[in-house]
Amino acid sequence: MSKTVQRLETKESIDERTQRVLRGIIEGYITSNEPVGSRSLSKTLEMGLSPATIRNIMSDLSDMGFLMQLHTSAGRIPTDKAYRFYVDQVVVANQLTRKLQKRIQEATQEGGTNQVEDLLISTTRLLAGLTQFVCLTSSPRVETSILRRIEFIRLSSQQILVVLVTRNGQVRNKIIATTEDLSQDFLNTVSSFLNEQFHNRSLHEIRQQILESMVEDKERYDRLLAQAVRLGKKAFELEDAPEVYIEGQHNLIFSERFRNLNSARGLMDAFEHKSMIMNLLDSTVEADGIQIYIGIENELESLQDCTMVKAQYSDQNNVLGTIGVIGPTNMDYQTVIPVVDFTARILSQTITQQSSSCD
Amino acid sequence: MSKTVQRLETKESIDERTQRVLRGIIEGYITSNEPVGSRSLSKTLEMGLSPATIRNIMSDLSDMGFLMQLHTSAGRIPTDKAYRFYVDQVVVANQLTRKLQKRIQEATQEGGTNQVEDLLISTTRLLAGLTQFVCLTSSPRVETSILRRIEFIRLSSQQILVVLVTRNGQVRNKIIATTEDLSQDFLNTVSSFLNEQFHNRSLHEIRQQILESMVEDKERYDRLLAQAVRLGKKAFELEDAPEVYIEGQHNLIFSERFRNLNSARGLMDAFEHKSMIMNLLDSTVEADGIQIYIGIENELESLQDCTMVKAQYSDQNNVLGTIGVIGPTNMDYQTVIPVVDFTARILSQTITQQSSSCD
DNA sequence: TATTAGCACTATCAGCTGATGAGTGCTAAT
DNA sequence: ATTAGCACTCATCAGCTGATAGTGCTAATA
Repeated sequence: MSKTVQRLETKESIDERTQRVLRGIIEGYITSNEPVGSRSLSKTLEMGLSPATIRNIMSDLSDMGFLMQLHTSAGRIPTDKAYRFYVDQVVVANQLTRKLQKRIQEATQEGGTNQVEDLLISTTRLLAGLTQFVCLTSSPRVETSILRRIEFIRLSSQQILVVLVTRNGQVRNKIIATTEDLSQDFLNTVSSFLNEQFHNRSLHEIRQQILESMVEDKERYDRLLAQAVRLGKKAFELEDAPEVYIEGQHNLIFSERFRNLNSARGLMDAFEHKSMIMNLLDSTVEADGIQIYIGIENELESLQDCTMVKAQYSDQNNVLGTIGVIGPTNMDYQTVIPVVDFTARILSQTITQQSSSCD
Repeated sequence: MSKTVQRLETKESIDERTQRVLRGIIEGYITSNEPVGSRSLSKTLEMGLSPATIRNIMSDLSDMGFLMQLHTSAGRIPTDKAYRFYVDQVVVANQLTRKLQKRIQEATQEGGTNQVEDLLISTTRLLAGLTQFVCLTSSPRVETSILRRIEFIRLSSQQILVVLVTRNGQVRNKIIATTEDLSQDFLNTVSSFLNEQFHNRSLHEIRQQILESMVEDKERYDRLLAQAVRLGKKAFELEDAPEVYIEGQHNLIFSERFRNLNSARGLMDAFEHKSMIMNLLDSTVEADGIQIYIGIENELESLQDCTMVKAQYSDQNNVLGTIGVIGPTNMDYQTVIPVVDFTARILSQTITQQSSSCD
């Protein structure tokens, strides 16, 4: 595994005119998806520079590592370093059009049932549609979420349904097997015991505490407590596999932007491994704001000629998960960045509203 | 919309030798995915026929509509009609290898939680993996499934969680809003009333009955009944949108068998519309057994150079849903058909076990 | 009479060709 | 410092080539 570049910082200072040329090339390539040559740039740039001058500048930029050529005698295209420069220096927080804002807001509001799962899925789909890229979203880790309510429902003499509701509105169901036949009345007692005991605790804490209770002197417990602990243990033994929602995979294949099908295949394969995607989304150093990984800045090899733009969403207290898109490195950063940013904000907002609506 | 052929029956009787040649061509094309010519066929067929003779026979078969050529002077490939003939006359119920049988059985057994959703998803994934095609599965219609248990859980003064368990182990959650603040005790009374009232009825029946109750003279009801009916109405107002699970879409793109990316795109687009897929799966005339739609036998246009092989799965009483694969018309019918068939059987078996494990 | 050998015909494919054009780098003039 | 001019490079494209693998037809054959 090759050690990957953390971030493609630019040390050298570049003079104004050179910057404008570089910017012109980047934007040219973003809009046309074609290598840009000195002649055409000379026209579009409207700086009164002849192609020859531009060639000189281009040559300098190539030396500095901002540009490269696919073949001699094709125009030049920006390197990852150039995009990094562009994103850091040039792209300013662009206002989204009202129309787009509305569209995002409406789409997140409409979800029929007010459960987090549905909200996340529809938001993921929305963002995939808006950007025409692949959109990935990680659901809140059940581990860290706060217990709102737990309930046991007797299905048969050997089966009990556990219903677990978290503060932010996730509902988890699990059917557990029992050897003993437990009455619904008894189960009600157990659940109200657990609800009282663990109210407003994170599932993680709860699981810890249950384990501790079990190693303590067992005899001290009466039957109720013993059963409660045993059922609780089973109930909170949720696989800590956070869901990942992926939408718009077909864009990977059918968009002309993704030139090489080969790397698309690699990505598709990667998407099959949920845990890998989880890492991708949630391995986040900086706490908040939007994060952008350009080309080789991505650790995952099959991602190294894509850009990932992602942002975290949260409720009033905690970061819950991440939503992001994966697109070509020459994506339209000026709109993609604010779209992702805004969507994450709206998502946070909606979830916060939901979870604050409990007593 | 063009009226589509229902089924490509063969009226003419074909003599033994011609049949063998046709079969040879079909199987040749299935294994090689290349048009088959007279010379190579003459060798592989081992019937002591010269290429010239075979050409004559081929010519006849072309006239009868069993073969076609992509260009003059390329070998011939089978038409949809030929595949239909092959499937009806030639393919005999092939025994699966024990190894494959085991693999299917194990995969369906392993699912951790014993809920239908998980089972369906893992089975769909399995079948996509085995066949290397796209696999579609429709989940049981909630409408027709039998109520096993309904429970209300008070989340807050305005929110109630409905948990609905069906006989075959589907669990549905829905959060409903209330204007009145209802105590958990009261909700328990309501749910035991509803459980008693509607035990072993289909959700469809229940909904009907609730509506009838509502139009009846309202004053006759006491508060409990009135609330029960009102809550019940909301609870059973599930959108009757059966889930569809789709796996292996990437096979569509990366398998060499699907030659034209264009139609792949059409399919991918179709897959976005769940309702269309539902129709596709559940529009079934014949009641049981495996169903095969070859090429233009498919109603959906973007499916018309694919073959769909599907089978229904059921519990002890009713047909629940359909599982099927979509692959190229020159798929290996000899193994695909029994694989789909066997998987559907195992699926039925597993679900039946689950739903019979209630009291 | 059914089968086969022989032959003319045709479409595809890989490889080569030369023309075209976009783009570069260098140098000398401004 | 900028630019015009020029020689050069290389990718692409259309057109040509021969090789290959297939067909259909006809005449010879068992």
